[in-house]
Parts: sequence; C-alpha cells; structure tokens
Amino acid sequence: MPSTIFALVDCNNFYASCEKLFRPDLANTPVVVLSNNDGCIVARSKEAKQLGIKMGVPLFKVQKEMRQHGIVAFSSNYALYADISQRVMSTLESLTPAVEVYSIDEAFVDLTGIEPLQNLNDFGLMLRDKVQNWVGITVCVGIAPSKTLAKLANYAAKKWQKTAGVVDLTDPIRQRKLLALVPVNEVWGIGRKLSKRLELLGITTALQLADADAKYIRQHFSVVVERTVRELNGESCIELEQVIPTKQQIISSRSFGQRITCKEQMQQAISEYVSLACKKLRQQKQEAKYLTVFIRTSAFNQQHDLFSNSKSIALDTPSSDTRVFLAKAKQLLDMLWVNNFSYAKAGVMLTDFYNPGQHQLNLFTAPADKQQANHKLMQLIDNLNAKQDKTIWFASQGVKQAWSMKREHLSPAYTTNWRDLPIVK
DNA sequence: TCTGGGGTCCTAGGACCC
DNA sequence: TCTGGGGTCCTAGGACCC
Repeated sequence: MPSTIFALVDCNNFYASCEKLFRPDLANTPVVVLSNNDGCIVARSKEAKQLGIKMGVPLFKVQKEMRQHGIVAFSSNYALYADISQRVMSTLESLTPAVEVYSIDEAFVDLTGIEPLQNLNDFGLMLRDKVQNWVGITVCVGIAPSKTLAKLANYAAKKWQKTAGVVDLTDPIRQRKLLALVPVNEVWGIGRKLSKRLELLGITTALQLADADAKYIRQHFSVVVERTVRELNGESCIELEQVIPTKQQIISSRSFGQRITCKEQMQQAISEYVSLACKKLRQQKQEAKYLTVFIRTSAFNQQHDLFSNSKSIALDTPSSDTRVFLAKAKQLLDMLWVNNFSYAKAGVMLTDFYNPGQHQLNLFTAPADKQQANHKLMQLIDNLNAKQDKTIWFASQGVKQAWSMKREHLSPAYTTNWRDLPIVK
C-alpha cells in the first residue's frame, strides 16, 4: 500500500483577494483588510505587502503610509469571505478524492494514488488553474508525504516566484534541501516560545529540528513537538480529517466601538453575545451546560491598571435556549461588575456540550412537551433572523447599541444579499 | 483617541479515593 | 495519627494555529 500524499492548498492574501474580486478598478491598488472594530490590519494584498505594511499592526500606526500610497482599507466582511471560501472548497472537492477544510483559506487534499496516473506537480498546477478560473482566487499548492511537510512545501511555493505556485516535496533529497533553507519558526506548530527554546539548543533551521533526536525532544518539550520531528522526516502522524468534528466550545466576544462605563450597556453587550453564541450552538445542534462571562479593561491603556474578571456557572441541565442563558448571564454580570472602570471588551463562552436529549434528567428538567415548545420558539427566531438579520431580538440586547463595533469601511455582501448583488452595466 | 476573534491540544497540579 | 504509592478526574494556564 502506497504511503499517503497530502497537498496543502492555500489562498493567496485571501481576505484582500476577496475584496478585489468585485472591484476590478482596484486590480493593482494596494488593499488591506481590518480586524473587527477596524483595529488592526489582518490581511494585505501583494501591493500592500510590497509597500512594507506589516501584518497585525494597528491601523492608527500606519495612517501616514495609507494616505501617502493611496492604500485602500476594508472592514472585515465575513459573509463575503465565507461564501468565496465555500466556492474554493467545493471546487477542490470536485477535483480530488478527499478534502479537509482546515481553515477559511486552506485545505488539505488527499493526493494518494494520483502519481502513477499523473505527475504530481502537473496535478497541482491543474488545481491552481481551475480555482483561478472558476472562482477568481489565486492559490498555492504544497505537496508532500506529511501535513507538516506539505505546509512547508506551500511556504516555498508562496515564497519563491519561480515555483509557479506549486511545490512537490515528495522526494527526500528535495525535502532536506528545502528544510535547510527554512528557519525553524516557520515550521507548523513551532511558534515564538518554542523557537526561542530550540534556538538555545542550537536548533535554528527546520533541518536541524528534523535531525534532532525524537526521544530527547519528547522529554524536553512535548509529544506535540516530537510528532513534528517525525512529520518533518516524512512520517505522517496527522491524518486527514474529512468530517468536521463538532466544536467543544463556543466563544462570542468583541472589543467595543466605544468604552463602556455603565452597567446597563454592559448588560446589553453581554446579552448580544449570549444570543450569538446560543444561535451558533443551535446551528451545530448541541446543548451546553456551562456558561462563562468575562469583562475587561484595555490591555493597552498605560494610565490605568488592567482590570479583568470572569465568572462561570453550570446549568442544572444542558440547554440551547437563549432565554435560559440570558438569565444566567445576568446573574454572572451582577457578580462581576465593578463600577468606575472603562471596559474595552467582554465576552461569553459556552462549554460542556451534549447532544440534545442525551443527558441525565433531574428533578428540575422541564417536561418533554415544554421542551418541545421551547425548541420550536428558538427555531422560529432563528428562521426569521436567517431571512433578515435582527428581525426579532431580546429586549436585553438593546436597540441603540452605542458600544457596537466600528465597521466604517465595509464592502457590500456581493454574493449573500440580494440587495448587494453586483450590477453589470 | 485608535491595538482582532475564535479555536485546539497538552501539561501540571490539586483533590480525592483506595 | 502517621506513612506511602498509584490512580482518576478536573481545572487553569500555556502554547499553538488561522
């Protein structure tokens, strides 16, 4: 049986590319996409990268360059990106035996068994070509016998022009050549802290990590890093996961457009996040038992101390009913709230998930018919809001929402809202 | 003035039990 | 009351990812 061959397909500058897709006038213009609240730069077009705009910098720090070079900024438009992502993924699914959607802009693809029929590099070029023509998004393809090596091959395909966007790293000699060129911190799973510690041991390149003793690494680091060492040597330790595992936790949190100083506004914000989280919970058809609420001041304000507080509560029985969690969240906020702070961020977290109906009943469990009625009500609310967001909402979410996030450069929802469809003149 | 949000996995340490 | 090993379960925190 032949060993597995993985490809990592990764969209180039994904958010920025999505924004350009419906704006041919911006084809050669530097474009950046901002995080929620228009705070940081989270994506840059090729032109913006060339101008030296760094990933993750706060917008206010590069205002001068933005004006000087005529860089165009967009607020994050997740509805648009999710829809384009779906098109990329279904294109890949139509062309390959198995796809694991790894993130909004990346997928691992199973290319096992392609080789005797077709050259792998040619196959990669074909994938790239089809996605480009059918969706309009440019991707790079890295091919290798383990996911970690496929990631590295993709890094090379992105970094070096002459690869034409595809790197086949199935040959062990080629693997070692590339590994020697790549700094250890570019390896998948090796972040800032780990690379610091590895450098202390004299390990600065991916090749040195690959050549390290796996047992030693396990003892001094962890099983995760040991697995990385094995993967770098072409031993596949991380399987392709085609079925998306259901989430273990749901977090809904945001920084505020304006600081919150009064409890009523915080109450609204928390209620808003609770209803978002519960909606997600129902979408994945699960119930949760554990709710956490947290509030905090700005981590960047030098004048004031950071204040951060969180509290959790367990329900008697798991639920996905927004009203149940709203009531509990209110209790938690009463315990958490301290006057005289300017709060910058808050959030809620749902954990301890159950499949509906599969849990221990107790004395206080609502009777089945009552549960059914509650479930129907939530479904009705979700259906109404699916047609038009915020058709109905809970009074505690507030009407004015003065604290809601800034999105001053939002592009239209070209592909997901009838009113925003592009018009061909 | 202005610094994202949403996840996963692993490990260490405490509580508790036998 | 002291002594001790071994096991499980839970939680908090750290590190990573996109």
